[in-house]
Amino acid sequence: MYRTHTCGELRIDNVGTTVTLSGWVQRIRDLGAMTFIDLRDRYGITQLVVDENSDATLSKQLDELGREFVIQATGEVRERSSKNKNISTGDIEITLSKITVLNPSEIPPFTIQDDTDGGDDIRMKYRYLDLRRSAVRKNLELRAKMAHVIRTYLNSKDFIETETPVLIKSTPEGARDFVVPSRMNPGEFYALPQSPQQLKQLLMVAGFDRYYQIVKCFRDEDLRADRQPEFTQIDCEMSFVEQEDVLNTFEGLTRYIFKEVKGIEIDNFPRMLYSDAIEKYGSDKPDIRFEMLINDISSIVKGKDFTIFDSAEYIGAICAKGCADYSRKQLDELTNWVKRPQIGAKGMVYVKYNTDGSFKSSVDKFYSEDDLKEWAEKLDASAGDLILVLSGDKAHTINALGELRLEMGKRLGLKDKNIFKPLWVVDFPLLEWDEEAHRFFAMHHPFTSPKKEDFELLETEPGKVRANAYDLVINGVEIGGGSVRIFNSELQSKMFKLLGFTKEQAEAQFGFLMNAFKYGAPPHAGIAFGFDRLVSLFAGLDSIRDVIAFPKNNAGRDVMNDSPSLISQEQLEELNLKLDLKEKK
RNA sequence: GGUGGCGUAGUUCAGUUGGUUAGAAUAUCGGCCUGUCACGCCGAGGGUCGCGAGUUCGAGUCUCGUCGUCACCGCCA
Repeated sequence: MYRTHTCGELRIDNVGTTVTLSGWVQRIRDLGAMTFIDLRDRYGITQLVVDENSDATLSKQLDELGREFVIQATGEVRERSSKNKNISTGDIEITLSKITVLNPSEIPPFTIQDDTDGGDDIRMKYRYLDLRRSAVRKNLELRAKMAHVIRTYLNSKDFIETETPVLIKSTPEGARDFVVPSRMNPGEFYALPQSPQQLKQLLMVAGFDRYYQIVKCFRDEDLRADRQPEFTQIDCEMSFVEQEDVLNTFEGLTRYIFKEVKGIEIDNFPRMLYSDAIEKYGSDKPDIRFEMLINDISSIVKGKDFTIFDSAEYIGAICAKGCADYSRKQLDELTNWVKRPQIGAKGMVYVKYNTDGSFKSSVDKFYSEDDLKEWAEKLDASAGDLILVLSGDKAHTINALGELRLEMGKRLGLKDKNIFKPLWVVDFPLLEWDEEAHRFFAMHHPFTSPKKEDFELLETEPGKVRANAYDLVINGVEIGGGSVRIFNSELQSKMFKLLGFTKEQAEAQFGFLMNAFKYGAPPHAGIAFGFDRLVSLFAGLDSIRDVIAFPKNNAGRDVMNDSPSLISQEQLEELNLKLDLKEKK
């Protein structure tokens, strides 16, 4: 038997008993005649002691010990004479009678403790050592707990957890597919699912009624802090439901997770129209922890000979509370911030509403105090506030204002990670025009149903058609999205036509789905949550890497096992593949 | 595909205007130490300044290229 207890469970009540623990040597403190060892496992740390009363051979054994050795230690539990209130086992220690090295360790490349000295690179290369640190382990424990809570809720609501295949058919819409060559079918490829979308719809045709799956999905696109090439979704679909049923069910799930995992009760989630989200927040994933709404001030600023505004399609502003004392230097820095290529504003106009009630702006030459006062009223600004104005074409300017709003929210400390403000964004556009491809693309996916009242626009102004599509957004993070699906093969054909598919193409790509719809498809709708994002949000982290056991780096590489990697000529031949790599410069 | 930051001891970093032998902390090793828990004290070892080219009497420092890494834009139904 390797252990009678874990390193996290012994308490004062255990004093006097003889126990055996196994774990890793966290640290050795040699005080000369006595030595302390911190023994660690995933449950905690227990202090071991060897003093002058101990066996002489024991002291000798201690000389051989080093950090991260795996040892088995037997001894008697006793009360500490000086206690440590910072750890749960701090009242007791083990007087060693026997120690066995189960496995020695080389000196680790970074120190394995909460305040590690290791940077990201080296911790990723030795991720298995990084995972020994409680800070990292706790993120994965949180993930496991959340998955458990989610299953409990969905099971209680009669959802059937169903696995769908990972080797599926490649589809042209959406993200790039990861593909897998088939040895038995030379020249042909499977794709890894970007989401089990069509499969779960087929489960609805099969009458499964309520399906869910916590499932890996794959997209061969560039990475970000919140995007990995393989990630996990809570994928769901329901039959005989309308949009409202889906929103209520998954609002219920989200609230249940908050309650069970964080002990937080959250009010009903507000609903916001997509068009309002864009107009007021400059984003389809608004962070509603703070206001600072975007205001269209085009109508009141034009006609004063300020040509930049007069020639702009759109002039918008936000009001930063209490920032009128910003220095010239701070304003210049902010101006440079919005002019960076990532934001792309041409410039920025500011208006200081000084605490004494006067105004000072960068456009005093064109606007009187009364003019500026009108701006302030429009923005609901008070003395002491700072108004920031951007202008240009509408789409870009609103987007830039949205970014500026988030930046100011950050600078003003309005993005409290302990506050959670979920909302539903609804009525997304059905289609998106792509200038390069010169055709419409489905904004969500091609199976999303248009709103009934917009049916007629499908023929006349497809770009204006709204969809029965919705997103769950929490603190400016897109947590999930879904839609009411098309379940009528005629309407589905119409959609494919609108997206520029010929009948033959649609048949080749999605024929199995359209065929299934001929045999009694029930009305259905669904949603998928980004599980990694949800966990990182709960953990207060900005990167989903921290809640994934073995994540990939910026370039999609796993630096621990150095993949992806070349495969042998034999493997290539078996797969009937010939590489024709473009020469690297 | 693009923009920006970073790359110096095992690790995290400092390194002034381009100038003598590249430093600190931590880790490691050795010595001392009976209540530590970030133990303390004394000492030692440890460097291809990512790589390559260039400018210069002289480059960790400047220039160009390249590789790695991070953040972002494009991309992500």
